[in-house]
Amino acid sequence: MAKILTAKNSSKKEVILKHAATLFKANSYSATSMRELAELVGVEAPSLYNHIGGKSELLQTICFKIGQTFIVQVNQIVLSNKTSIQKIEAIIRFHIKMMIENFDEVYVANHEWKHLKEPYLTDFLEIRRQYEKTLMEVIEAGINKNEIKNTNAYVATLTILSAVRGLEFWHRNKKTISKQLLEDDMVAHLLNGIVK
Amino acid sequence: MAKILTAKNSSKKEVILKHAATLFKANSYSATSMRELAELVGVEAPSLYNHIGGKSELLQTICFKIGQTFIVQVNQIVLSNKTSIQKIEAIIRFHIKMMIENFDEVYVANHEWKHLKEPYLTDFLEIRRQYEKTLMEVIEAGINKNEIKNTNAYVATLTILSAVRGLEFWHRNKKTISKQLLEDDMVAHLLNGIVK
DNA sequence: TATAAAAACTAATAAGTGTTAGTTTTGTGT
DNA sequence: ACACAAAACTAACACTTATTAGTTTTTATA
Repeated sequence: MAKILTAKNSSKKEVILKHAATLFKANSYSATSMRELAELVGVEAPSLYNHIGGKSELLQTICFKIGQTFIVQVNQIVLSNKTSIQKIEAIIRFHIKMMIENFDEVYVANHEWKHLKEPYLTDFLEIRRQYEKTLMEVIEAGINKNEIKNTNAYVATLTILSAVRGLEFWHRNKKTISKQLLEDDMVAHLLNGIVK
Repeated sequence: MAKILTAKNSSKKEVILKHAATLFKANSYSATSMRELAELVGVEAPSLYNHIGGKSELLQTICFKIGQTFIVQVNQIVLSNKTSIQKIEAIIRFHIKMMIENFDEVYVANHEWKHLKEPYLTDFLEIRRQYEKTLMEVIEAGINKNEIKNTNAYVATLTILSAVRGLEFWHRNKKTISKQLLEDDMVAHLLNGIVK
């Protein structure tokens, strides 16, 4: 019995997590009540506690799952034998892909992390810091290898990460602008600028 | 008596607004209680209501004050006789200036607007839409005048606005990177790219 | 100093919060 | 069909929320 029930259990947990991400994004973490979440899941609020530890655990799970995904993927890109420019391009495209395929979760990790409790808050910020550092080192390497202009690597990191984060706004205009156009134009803009 | 007291009243209201912006940014709107705010102001919670209409009014005031400031300034830039590129540069620099001089309020307007009540929510989104449209028209004009590469104007708008919005992260590293370096590098990046 | 308004206070309210306890229903393996 | 665990339910708790009512203190003018 154990095996099937465990599978069932974790599947229900995933359903709860998915709906939690939806609500945390739509209304923010603090303004989302367990009763709201329960209604969306189709259950009474106390029943949720048969599957999860509590509200804050939901936020932790969402944030760290996304954080891990980004860390793993960016490390893989960094260790590949691409040029610095190609690495940056790959990272930008990966961000766009994540933003499209896991919008709610990425949004929550980007916007609601500050409601994480200690020690998770500190851990999350450290992961983010590490991530930024990794991208910055790619840019620095590119500058040293003369692939990239001699600019401040931190500002370039900030600019790129902020720009791709802003893809959340694109969801409002999904219909009029294709993923491919968005991806190609944003990569071109961040790498080569817009001045003719 | 009326005049002086009115002046005093509005001054106290501004103190409350400033502290509200601080807390709304630090803890988010929903997670900020009127008791917390009162403590920061140095008063008991019910006393706040001698000066303000309620919690939601605080958010409205902050969001629309910032919205108005952006609309007015960007219109002034658009109507000036600058090239399209110069206009975009001026807009980017204005965003950076606002981010530095009114950080809390800009942050709140950017992140907490979704807790506005109707009809303020709809009004705010319309203002933002108008603002984006204005910037997009500048870019389109630049493309038509052959100053700007033939890229998708909406994606370029999105990229620029997202990048400057991300300046909030710069506040963590204020000490190591000067405002001037930040401004010049980001403008250069968004206009001319980083590829050598 | 007397007066009157402004702004502080205390007390209270109704509603909503996450979560626990205890019980009943559901569903699966033997 | 029986047994047992998983997961639903109801009821409740302890707490916090924004806000109102009513009262007292403070402040500034005349």
